[in-house]
Amino acid sequence: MSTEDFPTDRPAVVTCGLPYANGDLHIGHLRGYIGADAFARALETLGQETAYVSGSDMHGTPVAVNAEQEGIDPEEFALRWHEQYQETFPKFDVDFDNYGHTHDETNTELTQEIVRTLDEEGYVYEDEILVAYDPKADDYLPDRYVEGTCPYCGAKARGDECDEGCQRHLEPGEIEDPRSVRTGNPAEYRERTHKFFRVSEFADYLTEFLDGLEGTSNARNQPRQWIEEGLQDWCLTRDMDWGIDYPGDDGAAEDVVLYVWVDAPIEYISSTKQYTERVGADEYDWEQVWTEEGEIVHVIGRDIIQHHTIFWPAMLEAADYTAPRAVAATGFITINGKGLSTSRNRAIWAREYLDEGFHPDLLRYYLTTTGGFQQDVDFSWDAFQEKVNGELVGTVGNFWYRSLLFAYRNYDGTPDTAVSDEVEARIEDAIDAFTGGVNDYSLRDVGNATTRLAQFGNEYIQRNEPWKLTDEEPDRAAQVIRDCVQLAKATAVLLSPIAPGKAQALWEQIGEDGEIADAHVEDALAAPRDSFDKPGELFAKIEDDRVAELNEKLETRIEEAASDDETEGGDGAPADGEIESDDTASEQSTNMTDTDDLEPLAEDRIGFEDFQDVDIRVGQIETAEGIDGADDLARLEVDIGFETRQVVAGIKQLHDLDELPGTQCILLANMEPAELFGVESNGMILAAGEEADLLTTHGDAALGEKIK
RNA sequence: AGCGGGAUGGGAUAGCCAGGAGAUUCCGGCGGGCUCAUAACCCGCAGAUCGGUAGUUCAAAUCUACCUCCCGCUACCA
Repeated sequence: MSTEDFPTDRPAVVTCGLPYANGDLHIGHLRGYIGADAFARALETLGQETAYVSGSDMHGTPVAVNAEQEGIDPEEFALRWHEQYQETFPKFDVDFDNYGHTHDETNTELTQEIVRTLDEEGYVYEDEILVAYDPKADDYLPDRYVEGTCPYCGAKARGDECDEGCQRHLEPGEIEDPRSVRTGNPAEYRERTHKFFRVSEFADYLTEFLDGLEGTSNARNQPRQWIEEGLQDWCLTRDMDWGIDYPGDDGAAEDVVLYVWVDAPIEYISSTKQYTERVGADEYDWEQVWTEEGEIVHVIGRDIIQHHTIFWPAMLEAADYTAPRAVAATGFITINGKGLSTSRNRAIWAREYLDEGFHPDLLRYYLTTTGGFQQDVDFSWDAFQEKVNGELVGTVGNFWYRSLLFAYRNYDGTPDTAVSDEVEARIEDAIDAFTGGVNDYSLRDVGNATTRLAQFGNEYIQRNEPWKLTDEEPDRAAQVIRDCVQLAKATAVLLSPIAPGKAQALWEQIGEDGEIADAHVEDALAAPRDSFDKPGELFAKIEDDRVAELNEKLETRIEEAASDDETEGGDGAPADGEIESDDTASEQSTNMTDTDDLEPLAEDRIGFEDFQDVDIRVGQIETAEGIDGADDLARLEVDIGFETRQVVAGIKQLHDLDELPGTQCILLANMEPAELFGVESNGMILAAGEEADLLTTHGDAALGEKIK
């Protein structure tokens, strides 16, 4: 690790969080893989020796559980996803120098070697812990095989983390009221011997490590709090058989494997090693990077900061490997302002994007330059269109095309004169901005450096009006166009990390040989070829009706997923494949009407008898008071003629409780009693919508009168 | 309520971490220009208490405290 600016003379390795071999890739995943890819390419453009590696994460209970449900071997299950990922990445120009997986031989061996080192160095101890066990099925239940209640916040939680509540990582045995995910049986705890890593000993080291860590601020700040709260030792093993065996025979028993988060990050090293094995240590030396000096940059999602800033650096330090230089944690992606949800099919799937026929560079540009790296970024087809049409088509593409076309028509290529000082200086500024962006881990800055340069190009050509000069002042015209060709070349070089395909196309248009991916920033200033062929337009506008169509497809799909959810009892599986778009498109499809926000009307009709089962009465609120600790809930006493009922209602925020007593209300009287926040509720007050607009009577209905 | 992220001209965003002239860029609006270019591009304008309050400071969008509101996930949707 060093703090010297990029490029340094040490090799760098860029990684992205390992895709978990358990489902389809969507735009949220892509943000990380594309971001890391663009960052790695940008480093190379700066002249930094760089490897970009990753691999599929094959182990862990979700893979085992899902494989079991499909009745196939976990390895087969995970490999299937692994292969699909490998096919998908190139389609987005995500170009790994090596892409392995955690179950391969390299990773298995290296993981065992590293764990053995931890053990030998005295960082591992054994302890007896309680493990959930399903007595009926004679089955131990690690991690997500068990679910129950979070001991910290009381939310429903999975065995290894409180995914729906406080997001805490849970150690085995912590979860309360455990039940088996497989059988639903209540689980009991049994004593088992497991291996623990003394993470707690690394508090000081980690504090210092974080002080020097580059990347995004969230990756530095969050772990500091965890350290202050006190680090717990980390359980390295699990009672299951899908995973990597704990090294050695003495072993902590049969049926124990390493926790998936032990071998997963080690894949970063393994994958680098495989790269060296393929190209030779002369070309790229994994040992130098990982055991001597190298610039290690981890690009991850912000949900796995803990693993990369606590467990992982502690392991590296304990096993005497190089510490990461940077951890850059991306924010999440939202779709049309709402959270991406795979179970509700509110997502843009990788395959879907490709099926729509869009060039990968458009998405690459959007994802890397919209919002900061650690910011959550919203995706909408409208914003996508705006970004593409405005910046890629209008600014960059237009500048490229008008410059080159003019040059081709009048000079058969580049005019024979030197670049002007002004333009040269402007390109140098852009290179500085590009370099600064890389060093700040800001791809947006990197992208903007290019767009602004193209913007300058448009302004420059406009200001100098070469079309007026060709006859009267041929020398000046030649100068201007010479400058523009240089600017086109420079923008292509600087844009190549983000839009490698389009940059390559421009590279070819101006007659350059080889790959623009091999170009360095200095090539932005190198003289262009004397002649080139007639250029073409590299970016096409996205038309409005196309966007309308895409919006509609998305909406339709989300609705279908929602109704599937209701009718099928909510298995939550995303509808796969393409959804037929409805031809009854109306102009309203792009504008959300008010009813779009409402719950759809129920399809199923009920009989009068069903309605008879519902006993709704007129009541009057006698008293109303807030419930301690609850935000919206109020405890009400409601007089319904026959008796006064205690009811809990979520209306506190919307109503002044002092004004409620005396108000008539409508009460569903034969609701099953329920307990909320320790308060029994004996009925349900009717109210409309999110605002909890209270229903009442407007005539002289008596208390206890039935609603019919 | 918990965790996380926000609150900047009509909309979307930058700047804040390393405080210093009332503030970026994009879209939209208005006016103008140009015609090489994909109705593209260029120029000008439109006037916003940088969420609120109180501090620190010679100086705060930028630091501190408190508050309000918004978004995501989750929750208490009876």
